[in-house]
Amino acid sequence: MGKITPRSEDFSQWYLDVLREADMFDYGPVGGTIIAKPYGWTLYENMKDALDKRFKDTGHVNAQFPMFIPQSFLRKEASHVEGFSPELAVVTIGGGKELEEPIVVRPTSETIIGDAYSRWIKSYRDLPVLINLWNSVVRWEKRTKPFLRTMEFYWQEGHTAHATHEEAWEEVIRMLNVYHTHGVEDCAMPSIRGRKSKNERFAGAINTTSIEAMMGDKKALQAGTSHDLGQNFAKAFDIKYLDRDNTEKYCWTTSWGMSWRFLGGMVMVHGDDQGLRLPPKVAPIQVVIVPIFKNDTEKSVVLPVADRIFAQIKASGIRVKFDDREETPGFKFNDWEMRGVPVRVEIGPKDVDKNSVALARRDRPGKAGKSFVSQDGLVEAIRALMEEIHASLHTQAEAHLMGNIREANTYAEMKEAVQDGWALVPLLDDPAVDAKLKEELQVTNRNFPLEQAPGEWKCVITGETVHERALVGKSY
RNA sequence: CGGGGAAUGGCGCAGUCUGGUAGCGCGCACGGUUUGGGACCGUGAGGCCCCGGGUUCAAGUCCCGGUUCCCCGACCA
Repeated sequence: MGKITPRSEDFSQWYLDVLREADMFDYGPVGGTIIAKPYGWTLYENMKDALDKRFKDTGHVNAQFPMFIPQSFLRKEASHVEGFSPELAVVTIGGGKELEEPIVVRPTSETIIGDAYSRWIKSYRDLPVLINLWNSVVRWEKRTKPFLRTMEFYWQEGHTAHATHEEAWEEVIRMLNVYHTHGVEDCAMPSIRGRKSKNERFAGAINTTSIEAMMGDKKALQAGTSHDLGQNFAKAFDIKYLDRDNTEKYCWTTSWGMSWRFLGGMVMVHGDDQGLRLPPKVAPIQVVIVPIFKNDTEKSVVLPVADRIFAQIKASGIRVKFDDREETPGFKFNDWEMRGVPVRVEIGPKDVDKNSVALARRDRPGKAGKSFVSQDGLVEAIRALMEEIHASLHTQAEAHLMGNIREANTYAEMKEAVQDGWALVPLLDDPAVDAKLKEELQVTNRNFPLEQAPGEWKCVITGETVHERALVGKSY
């Protein structure tokens, strides 16, 4: 069995070790690509299903668009093409012949969506259009890291069209909130909602919002984004509708996305030196049963009881696994802890005698997380424990996030704060300010939090009067 | 894309300086003893030593070119 580098020793190495030991991924043969192995993909699927339900609950429907986009489409929106050109994969040969027009492998779908919407939308009665895509996109990244930044990555991208800017902006915020809630309620992962600086905007957007999560090493991870595209794409692709007043108007569009990067974020937020710690709601295996016996006599006593308990838990809809491998119990305990299974049920001869089981909770590793409970009402006890684990993971992550944000009102205070966490600091929304932060402190403006106390401050870089503060820190 | 490190059985590594029959630990298979926190003994299987070229009687080892991964930086919804 391999070893996991301690988190405190080398966080990057720890992250890779955890992913490897949990059997979540392998490298692909082309640089920067990864294979999501069953355990990793199932985790992604569970996150996807939870998020998809939230999309449906807010009135969205799914569709699928081609991965091939005519190169000319990208050129229609000036800042969009400028932003994405350097990282495009382009197909120039098809069927053995040079193509007349190169085809781009989608880096994101705003353009091909814009083209379709221009044909689909005719009247104000057609609005709003609320479509989401689950797909993968390709960006030729120079520096990759499993799940956090890969050349091809799996994600969802929502694309909506609205009659008014007010409606579009409401949608932008609604979906940002969906991401935030998905993080908190499904993944026990807190984040800060905010508006990105002009410099950090999506190529082609008039406004970008994000949720920013804090990883175990206190670096920031942009975990989801929601964009107000204004009428930029509507004008570039001629997305118009005839309004009640019989005049043609351009639509207001939005787009929003969250990728499997969020999975990597979850690992980096919840994991510990033993390996993964998964939130019960998305864990591929929620409960594992480890039977314990010394000989055939004990085995014949233990197995029927363990089987019965397994059947009960399974019937309740909980994702449960029976570990009947021929390994020692100690090995299995460590193995499942590495894989982050939230709840472990141990059943041995003593438990059969006492009508009990040992319940071990992963959020408290080792013997500290063990307790003995009755076999009667076990399913209910497990449900309650999973709720508790979710809450405890969230509480720990929230304390880590909030405890490592420090208010700073001067450059010196900011410099001090970002050495070990984030700073909440008065900052002018100006690309020159962002550039200075990057150059001098190797930090970025993560976002201007939407929820913040009103006030008046002096920008710590320019000295100009500002009315909001920004979160600043090192990031992935 | 710049700087640094690395690539040897599934995983982690030694061997490279000084060329001469490919090694260790873990894992894997089989047998036995074990089993409530990573068991032990025995037997065995498994190698284009990253790829291509060169030097040499002889290359894992030396030379040239390339690829991939990791770390730092630039870039990056």
